[in-house]
Amino acid sequence: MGTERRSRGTHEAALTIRDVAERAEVSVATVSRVLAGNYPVAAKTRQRVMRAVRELNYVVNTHARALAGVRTETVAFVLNDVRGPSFSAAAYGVEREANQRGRLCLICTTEGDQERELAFMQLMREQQASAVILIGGVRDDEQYRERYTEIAQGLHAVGSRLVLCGRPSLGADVPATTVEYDNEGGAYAITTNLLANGHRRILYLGGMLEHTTSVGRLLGYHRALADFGVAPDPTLIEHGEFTRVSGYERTRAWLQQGAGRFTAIFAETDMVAAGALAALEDAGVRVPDDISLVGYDDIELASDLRPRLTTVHVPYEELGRTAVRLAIDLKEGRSREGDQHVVLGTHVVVRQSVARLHH
Amino acid sequence: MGTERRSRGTHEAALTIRDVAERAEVSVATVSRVLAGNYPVAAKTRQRVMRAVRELNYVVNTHARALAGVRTETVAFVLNDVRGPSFSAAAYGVEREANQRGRLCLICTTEGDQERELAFMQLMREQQASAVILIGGVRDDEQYRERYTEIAQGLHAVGSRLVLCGRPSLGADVPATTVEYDNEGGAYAITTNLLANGHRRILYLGGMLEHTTSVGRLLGYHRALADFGVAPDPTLIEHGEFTRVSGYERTRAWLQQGAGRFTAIFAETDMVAAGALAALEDAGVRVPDDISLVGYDDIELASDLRPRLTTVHVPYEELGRTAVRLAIDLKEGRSREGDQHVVLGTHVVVRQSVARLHH
DNA sequence: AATGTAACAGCAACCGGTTACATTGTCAGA
DNA sequence: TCTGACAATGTAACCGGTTGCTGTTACATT
Repeated sequence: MGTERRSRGTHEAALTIRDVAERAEVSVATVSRVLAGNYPVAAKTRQRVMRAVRELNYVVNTHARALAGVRTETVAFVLNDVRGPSFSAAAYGVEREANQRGRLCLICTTEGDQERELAFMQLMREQQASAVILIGGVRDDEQYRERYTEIAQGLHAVGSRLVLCGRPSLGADVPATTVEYDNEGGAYAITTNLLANGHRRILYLGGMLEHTTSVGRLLGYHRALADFGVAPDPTLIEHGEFTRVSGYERTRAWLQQGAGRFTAIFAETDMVAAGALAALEDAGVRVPDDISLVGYDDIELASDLRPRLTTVHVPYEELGRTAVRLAIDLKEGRSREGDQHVVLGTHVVVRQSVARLHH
Repeated sequence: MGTERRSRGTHEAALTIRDVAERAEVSVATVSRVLAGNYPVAAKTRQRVMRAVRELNYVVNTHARALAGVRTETVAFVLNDVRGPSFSAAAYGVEREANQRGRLCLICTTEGDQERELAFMQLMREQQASAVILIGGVRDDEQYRERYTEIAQGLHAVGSRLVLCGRPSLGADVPATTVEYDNEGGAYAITTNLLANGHRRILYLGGMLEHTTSVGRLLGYHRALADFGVAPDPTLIEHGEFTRVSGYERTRAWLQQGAGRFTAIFAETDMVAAGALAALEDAGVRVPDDISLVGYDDIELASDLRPRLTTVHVPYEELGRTAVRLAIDLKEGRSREGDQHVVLGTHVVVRQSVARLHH
């Protein structure tokens, strides 16, 4: 006896609940109960156990505990890139909310690679994560949807709940809870602001339409034009990447070829606006005196630019927090999958990049 | 028979390896072997098993697997706030490198609360994470160190390896691997740049000295002054937060009370520099004509500011990647704890915020 | 003193995999 | 045809916890 319980490999023998039980001279069941805390144990016994735990510096093994049916709650989330100012704010919200509610947080960045996203979801199935939060747009095609559906169903089967942020729920086979901010409303409001300042020809530097974000913002732009009785000029609408360079390049091209055709620019993202601003600056065009410029997102940079950028504030952190809350509600049965579709409000932040246009 | 294996609670019966075995008409051992892939199994059998796996949409249960001795490798990392431009780059590096090496990534943000950090480390013990990476400074005191030591030893005992980024290893009881970038060298180089441009009275907007970062940068500043035979003026050295507002407030105070006492500002962080710049701008002070300004970190914002900020480039992403690599080396026994102390290089990026001073 | 009851502690059966060891099957060589 | 060697598969003992059920003890009640 004594050397009996040694693990097989070259590893050090792990410290187990049995060691604690032995030291405290109680059964493993009692140790477990003391640690769980939801079962009556005599104060004296409890103290003895706690003392042994402390002296041995013991902690439970999550895996064993999970196997026995007590899961450590875990929230996993997937996004493109933590470095983006808006996404990082969403990530922050997710992490904080999860943490505050005693959940662990798993993260995965995909750089737009949907394959990676699916692989991660699969991993989360293996891990029995309690929630998986997907942030950002999807490119949806036949093959993708099939695999997505299968994996999502698998997730559901192990008790993982899925929440989508800024992306549509894909088909009725996978009813998902979604959180979105009001893209249309924000775009409507800021376009209205430009229109009210006399602008009629507004260059629209948009994103790809696979993002619901872009669809929504463009919609708001159109609705505002319609409300002001302005016929939209489709040639003034562009689709491209959500990056600074894209904003720079597209603006430069327009300044060379289409100068004079517009008096304002609506960049679908502050990042794009930053690029546009740089291009305008480089071309000697004054903002807002010659051209007005607005963005979307209200990232920190917006108020660092000169002129400070008029833009639409988006509650990214709140987005992340809400996603976690919804996931937990789902998990705990307070709502059903597919029932909840939250839309968070946005509002215009007026700064200095829009000028009143005098005809 | 049939309803035999139902889990006790209200949950759905989980899909297990036994279901697969039954369907493929083989033993569970064979299924396990097929899935592991490192043991000879007849092609026909393998196909039968794979088919069953696919048809049932089965995935292994990580917890069961971990309990049986096969750990899913997991890298956990802790930082202040994912939203900061430098930290988010480090986080990105950690996540990417971990992901590329097939590791899962757990994240925790602390907002400077060391209690949270310790709690998370404890959790990582329970989770048997293969590596824990701590990013950013520590406030070290008797009580903290004691708890830290205990937890760190616990981590070690379950096989978790600890890597510290930008923080000193705390005592010989916990020999830790560290990664750091060259704070002293960068500060030396950029201070030299100011000195070479004729500046002699340089206001130093530093951070708290509990950060090794601050200590190193200040050291470089002093060494550069010494090399130019300039006696340092201790009243020109300030310690404060690494935030934009702190930069703004401190600069504003100096402009009111100590204007004329300095010709350049060395902000220990680009963020602080951004605040300083705003304060200068608000006070009608031209940069670099009236006052030169340099920062540190080379975050994206640095080239968005006007004038574009001269600063020190720090390879944050590389920092994160290196930390993961070191952790894996450690884990796989290619290096011993406490042996490795990597210092990454930094270099000055000259932009437009420094002017030559003519006496 | 006998009995009932509640509080506490222990036994042992799980949870879902992995893998050492045992068993079976196959085929070549004697 | 028999035997040995080796490949493929099965059996069952773990991994480290949790918890239903059972047994014990202490105390109150009559």
